[in-house]
Amino acid sequence: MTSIILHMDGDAFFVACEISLQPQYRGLPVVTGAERSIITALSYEAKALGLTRTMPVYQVKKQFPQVTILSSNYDTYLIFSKRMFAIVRRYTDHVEEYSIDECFADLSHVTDPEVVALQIQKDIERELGITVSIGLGPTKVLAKIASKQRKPKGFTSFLKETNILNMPIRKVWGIGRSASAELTGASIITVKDFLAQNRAYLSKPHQTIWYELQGIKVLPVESTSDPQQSLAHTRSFLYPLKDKEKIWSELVKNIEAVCLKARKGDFDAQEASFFIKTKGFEYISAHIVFDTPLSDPIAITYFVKQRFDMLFQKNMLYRATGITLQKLVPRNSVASLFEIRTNSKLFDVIDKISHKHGEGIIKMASSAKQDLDKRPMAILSLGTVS
DNA sequence: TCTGGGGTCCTAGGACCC
DNA sequence: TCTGGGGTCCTAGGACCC
Repeated sequence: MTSIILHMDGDAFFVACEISLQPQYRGLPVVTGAERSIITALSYEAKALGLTRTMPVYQVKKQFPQVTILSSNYDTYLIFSKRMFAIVRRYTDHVEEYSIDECFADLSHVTDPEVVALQIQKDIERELGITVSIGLGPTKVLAKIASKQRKPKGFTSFLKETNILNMPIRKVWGIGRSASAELTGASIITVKDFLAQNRAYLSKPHQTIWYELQGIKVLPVESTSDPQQSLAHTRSFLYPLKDKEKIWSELVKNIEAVCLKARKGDFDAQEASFFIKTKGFEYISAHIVFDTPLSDPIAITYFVKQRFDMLFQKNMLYRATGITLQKLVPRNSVASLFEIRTNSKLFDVIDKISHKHGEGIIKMASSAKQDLDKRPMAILSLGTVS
């Protein structure tokens, strides 16, 4: 039997959640992203003005004073997200949460998938005050294209036929900048051109797409999710920096932030990578393997510092730093023998104090240097790890 | 789109082995 | 060993996504 896959995509999701909670903004040009200095989502009214995702906020303020700029509230969107997926699960257990506002669902065994799709749309709008667009198709790739055909509140079915042959291949899920440049070079512009290729000459991911575009299912709906593999925290500077102390301090802030995330999620990391990014977008990075899993910024800072000193170059302008924790394991899964050495208990206490008095009340001396004039806080000096 | 942040997966090629 | 063939494992970095 043929498979029937649904793809659901939130319409202007972040902004839609805000408007659901603050209806006075409905019908107005609204964007989110104030806290990140670039636009992360836009209402359709804002799109109509010509604004785009990733446009700098200062530019919006200057050129479009009529646009409301809100901060993103990721935790709030997560709640909407969970409720939205719960509604889809009323109709099937086979739901793959693909991102915060997208999912796939396998409706192969559902009696009337089109009716179900429309019902899901209706339920979500009535119960959550946001809208979604839905596509149906025999494969994930086709369902994903279908949901994008009409937006917002669109519904498109590719179960019986598609009309995608003249669509630019670069629009297809999985064909990115690099591949589309290469394909364009070979005069492969449309889906039709792509399908005319001999499959044997395509890379493996492209073969998958080649099949899926023709309704031959390769990609399964994965309704069980794997545990998280990595955690990152990266920040760009307000303007390029060359001062080593300042750049180091920014990196330490990122280390503290990513460690806090790890402890919140009850993770320790066995490995980490950090980078400093030059003004010219070059990544200078290093990878570190810990001999025991860590989520302690003092220990991690100690290891990163040595590599940072080796990598840092004078008279170079940098624009960002970041760190990714990798090979995550459940926290404290390793014998408590190591606890003293990794400051595990210390950070339990710090997390408790922070919870009571506000995050950031306790910082490491190296990341606090620039904030001394702001507000009183305890300063923790860089401890030694022996 | 002079360019933000957080993820996952794939693959070429080096290291090592028989 | 101036030098074959084949296999596995691992990693860095690229590519892609939202």
